[in-house]
Amino acid sequence: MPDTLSQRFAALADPTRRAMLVQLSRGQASVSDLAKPFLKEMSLPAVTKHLKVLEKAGLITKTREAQWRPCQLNGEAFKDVADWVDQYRTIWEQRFDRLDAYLKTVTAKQNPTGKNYGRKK
Amino acid sequence: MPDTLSQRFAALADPTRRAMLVQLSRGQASVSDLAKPFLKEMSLPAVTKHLKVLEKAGLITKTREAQWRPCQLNGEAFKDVADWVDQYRTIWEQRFDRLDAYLKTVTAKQNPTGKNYGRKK
DNA sequence: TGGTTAATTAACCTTATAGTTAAGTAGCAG
DNA sequence: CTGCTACTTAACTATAAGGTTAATTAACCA
Repeated sequence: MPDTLSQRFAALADPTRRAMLVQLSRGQASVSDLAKPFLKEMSLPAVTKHLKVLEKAGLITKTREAQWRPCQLNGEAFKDVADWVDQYRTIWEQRFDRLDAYLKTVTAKQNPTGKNYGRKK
Repeated sequence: MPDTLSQRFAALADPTRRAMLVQLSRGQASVSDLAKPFLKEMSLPAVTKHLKVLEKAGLITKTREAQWRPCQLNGEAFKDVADWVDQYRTIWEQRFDRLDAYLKTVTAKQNPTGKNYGRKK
């Protein structure tokens, strides 16, 4: 069950792949262009595999031009990810609300959160 | 070398864990609260493991209260992710620029991108 | 003290991921 | 046709991820 969003997050969970995306954000590049910074650390087939992961996740598009495979970013996929994360925007903008909640916590003695979890009574 | 951002993306790359985060966005919840929607599909230790992944990624914080382990979201971690993705905002807002680039492409005959990749001459 | 609830740890299994080397395909240039 | 450049595929290996069951810890309750 590899849903699209899971594939996208998984693809982003690798520093090599993220570095490739950074390079692509500066414009279209071929496989060997993208491989260049990594050929000391890994082989070309490894690079091919990383690009395949990015492609399957929809983050990049690979086209053909003679013997080259120019790659470019796919904006919509990034927007998908951004939209999901944005659901949590209120959470990270909530500092003061959370401080407020904390102050209530230290005031109350027992069961500070006011929740009773699974308690029977 | 699991850098923080990689850990965060990896933690988000699982629908069960994302569902847990959704629940936590509605407020603090204990491990068994979080487990409830999943106990038909998986065991409690599996839930514990998922929460450990979220915790190591810094996306949630687990505290202690008697025999319960209330969990809550950690806003900063989400902000980290959002900030990274936001680097690509221009890409997905670039529709018209890309249409423009495409129009140039269909006009030029040879080597449409104007790039020469690794070509010697 | 003994039992129940909440959660974790240990040991194990299966599959996926990230890498390797070696061989194969495809386009172009002499 | 030969050979170089660009890239992919195949086959294999090692480790990590996600799940299981069974046993363990820990806090509360009667």
